[in-house]
Amino acid sequence: MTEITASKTMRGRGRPREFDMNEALDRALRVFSERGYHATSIGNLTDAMQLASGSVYKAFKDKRGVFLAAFDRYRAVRSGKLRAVADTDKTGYERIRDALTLYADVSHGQAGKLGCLVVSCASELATFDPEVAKKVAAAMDTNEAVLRDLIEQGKKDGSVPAHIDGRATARLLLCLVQGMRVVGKTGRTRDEMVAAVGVAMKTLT
Amino acid sequence: MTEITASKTMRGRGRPREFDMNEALDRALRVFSERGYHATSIGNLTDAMQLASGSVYKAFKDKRGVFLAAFDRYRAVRSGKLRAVADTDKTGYERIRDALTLYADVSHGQAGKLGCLVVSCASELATFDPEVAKKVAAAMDTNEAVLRDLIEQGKKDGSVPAHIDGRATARLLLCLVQGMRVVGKTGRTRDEMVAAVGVAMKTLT
DNA sequence: CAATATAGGGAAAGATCATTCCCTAAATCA
DNA sequence: TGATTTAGGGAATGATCTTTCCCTATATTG
Repeated sequence: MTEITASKTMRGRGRPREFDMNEALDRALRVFSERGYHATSIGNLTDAMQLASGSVYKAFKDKRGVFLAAFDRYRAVRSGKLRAVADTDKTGYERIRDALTLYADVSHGQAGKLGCLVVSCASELATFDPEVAKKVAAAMDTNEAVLRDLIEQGKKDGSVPAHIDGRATARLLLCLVQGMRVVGKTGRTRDEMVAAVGVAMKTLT
Repeated sequence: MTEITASKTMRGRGRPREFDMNEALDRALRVFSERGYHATSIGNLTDAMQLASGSVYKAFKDKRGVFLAAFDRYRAVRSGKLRAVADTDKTGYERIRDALTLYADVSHGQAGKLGCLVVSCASELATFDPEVAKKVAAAMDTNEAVLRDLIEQGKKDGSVPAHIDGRATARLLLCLVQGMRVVGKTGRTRDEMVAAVGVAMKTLT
C-alpha cells in the first residue's frame, strides 16, 4: 500500500534501503505461516529476513507492522495466482476447476504443512485485532466474489446450468478451499485433494 | 484418558480436589479457542478456571498439559454430539445432512467467532509438536471416517446412490466442515451456512 | 564539502510470562 | 491422634521477548 516500487532515479533523501522489501516480506510470511503469529519472535524474523532487530523496527512500526505488511504481500501474491487462472479463455466451469485445483496444489505435502497465512495467523489475531479481522473478512469476501463471478460466467457460456444458486455455491466452494488448507496441514496427497475437488464440481451440474 | 470419573467412596489418599475437572477444562478450552494457544497466558487460564497458578501446576504438568487435557475434553464433547446425530433411525442421507447442519450451527454468530479448537490451536501447535500433530490428524481422520460411514449406510438404505465415491466424498465433506469453522469466524449467518450445506448435499445424488 | 536525512546493527532496557517454592488446608492411614 | 499424602494459593524466580537507544554508514541537498 504505502510502498510503490521505486525506480532507481526516484530515490528518497537518506541512505537507501539495502534489502529487497518483497523478498524480506516473503521470508517473513513463511515464518508467520509456519509458526503462527505469537510463536514467531523478532529473533525468528531477523533470522529469516536477514536483518538486525533495529533494522526491522526502522522499516516497520513493530512486530504487528511486519505481519500486516506480510499479510498484504501474501494476499497480493495469492490474488495474482488466482487471477491468472480466472483470466483465460476456458469455460467458466473449467476455470472454477482450475481455481480449486490451485488450492489442491498448496494443500498437500510441504506447502500444505506451511498452511495459509489467512487461515492460521489471521484467525489467531482476528478475535482481538479489529484491523486484522477486517483484512481477513475482506480476503474471504474477495475469494467468495471471485468464485461467484466464475459461476456467473459459467452460466453465460453455458458450461454451468442456469438454475445453480450462485451465492450458496460460491460460499460452499469458499468453505471447501479454506477447509482444504486446514486438512492439508495434517497430510493428504495431491490426488486425494484433487479427487475431493472432482466431487465438488458435481455441485455445478 | 488418565482420569476416570471417581465415585465418592473410591477416593485417593490426600486432600480431595475441590474443583470439577470437566468444568475447569470447559472454561480452559473456551479461552484457548478464543485466544489461541500462545496468546493464552497462565493468568488468562487461572482467571477462567478460577484457580491459582499453583493449583493449575498441581493438577497439570504445565501449560501444554492443560491444553492437551482441554483438547481431549473438547474432542469427547464434540464426538458425543456427532454420535448423537449419527445414531438415529433416519436414512444415511438425512443423517449426513444433520451432521453437516451441526457444523453450520457452530459456524456462525457467537459460537462461530469462538472457532474450533482443532482448527485454530491445533494448527498453531501441530507444526512443532508431534504429539499435538498426531492428535489433530487423528481428529480429522475420525471425522472423515464418520462421514464415510454415514455415506456407506446411506448406500445400504438406498438414500445415497451406489455409484458415489465414498472416500472422495467424505474427504470433500470433511474439508467443507473444517472450512465452515474458518469462514464462520469472519461472520456468516446460520442461513448462509445451511444453504452451503444444502448445495453440498447435491454431491450425494 | 558541510548539513541533513535515512538505513544498518547490536547492546540495553522494560515487560511479560511460565514455572517453581513454600506454606497452609484437608483428607486417609496406622 | 500423629504421620502421610495430596490440594489450594500466592509470592518469588528465571527465562524470554519486544522495543528503544545509540552509534555508524551511506545517500541527497545546497
